[in-house]
Amino acid sequence: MSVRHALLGLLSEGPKYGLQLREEFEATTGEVWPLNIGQVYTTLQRLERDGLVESDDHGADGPQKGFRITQDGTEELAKWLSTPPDLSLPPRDELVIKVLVALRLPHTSVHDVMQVHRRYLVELMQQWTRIREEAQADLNLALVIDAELFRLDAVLRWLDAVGTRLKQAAAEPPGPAPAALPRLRRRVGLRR
Amino acid sequence: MSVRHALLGLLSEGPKYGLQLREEFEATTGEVWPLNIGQVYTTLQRLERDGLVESDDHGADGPQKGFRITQDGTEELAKWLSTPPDLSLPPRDELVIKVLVALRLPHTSVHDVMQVHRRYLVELMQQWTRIREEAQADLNLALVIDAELFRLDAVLRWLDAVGTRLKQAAAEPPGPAPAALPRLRRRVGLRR
DNA sequence: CGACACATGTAACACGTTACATGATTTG
DNA sequence: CAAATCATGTAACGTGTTACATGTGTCG
Repeated sequence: MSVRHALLGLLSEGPKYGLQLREEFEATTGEVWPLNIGQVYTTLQRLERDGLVESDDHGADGPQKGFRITQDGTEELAKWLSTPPDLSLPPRDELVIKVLVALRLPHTSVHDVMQVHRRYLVELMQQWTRIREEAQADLNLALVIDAELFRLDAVLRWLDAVGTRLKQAAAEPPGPAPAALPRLRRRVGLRR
Repeated sequence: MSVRHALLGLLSEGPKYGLQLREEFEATTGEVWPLNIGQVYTTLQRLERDGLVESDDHGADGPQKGFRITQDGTEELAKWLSTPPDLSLPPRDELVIKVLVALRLPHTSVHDVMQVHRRYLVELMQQWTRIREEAQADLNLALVIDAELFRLDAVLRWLDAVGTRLKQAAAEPPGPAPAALPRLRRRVGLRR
């Protein structure tokens, strides 16, 4: 839902048209996150359908089709900004799934999988760090790269933690077996 | 693409059917990541269409429809395990977008937005920590929660970093203006 | 004019979710 | 038998991607 609301946010500054929205979106995200132009138009259609946005049905002046945010749109935007998304069931993480699957399969080497990914992550972090240094002037870019670097760093730390846990598990006796817990459905409830 | 390959991984242990795959997927992810059963069937259809999996077209014995992994499927699985995903353009992050949009809009308070999210993140981390303590026995669950806690921690750190950067930017003179950089398309290239 | 950039769209597909429909098997 | 559970599917929708089609305006 980020694109939808981001467009709403940009439109809250004043009327804009499709390509312009894409330009401004990419500009405010340091041009790290490209935005598909097709998605802009379909998203605008849905926003209009939902009454969060109005268009000036090709107001004769030029090919551009302007969009205005509505009252409902303004309210929706404010709600989005002030309400954290529901993270009570966390998003599936591809690397985590990979490692868990590899752990299940006796013939595959979890360490190899982890090694390859670790190396890749370190290289990526170096590249992002370099880009950030080369353009200290751009605040937005710095913020986006910060986020990505923290994220990658967290993945690296997790890989380390996996190594530790595996060593622990190997050291201990086979353990009393996971005991087939009573299939409790885990969910983190939290009023937002 | 995680579900697709995860199912492939489970099938590499031997033939299985739909509901069973869902059970085992949820079991290996500590039951933190529920898996929609409808998605299991459509994914199996696509896997079969792509020749990564074969079915025993309702082998008469009971309602269950067994699936076997093929040679192509085995190779695809090995490739998936040993190849890091393309992160050279990082995934869009909803909170980052929120903050960047809020920064653009003069009438909204970035600090409020950050405050609300920060509080929510701290509470979530406490809940996950509690759950992890209550079930130290379950290795898979611990690993999944580890990943989520590292991820949430990274978000918190990013929020702190934003605060720091904003203070810096406010302290400095308006700056030489972002200078409308020559619209360079950023992309991190990295042989995988 | 012809090429190029600007601008708007549509089609097809992948993946994910929710909801509903339909059988088969077990069990009270 | 009736109800619950197991098991497989389908339909509709949202979001995102790639690719293609179609106009319009400008400029060499």
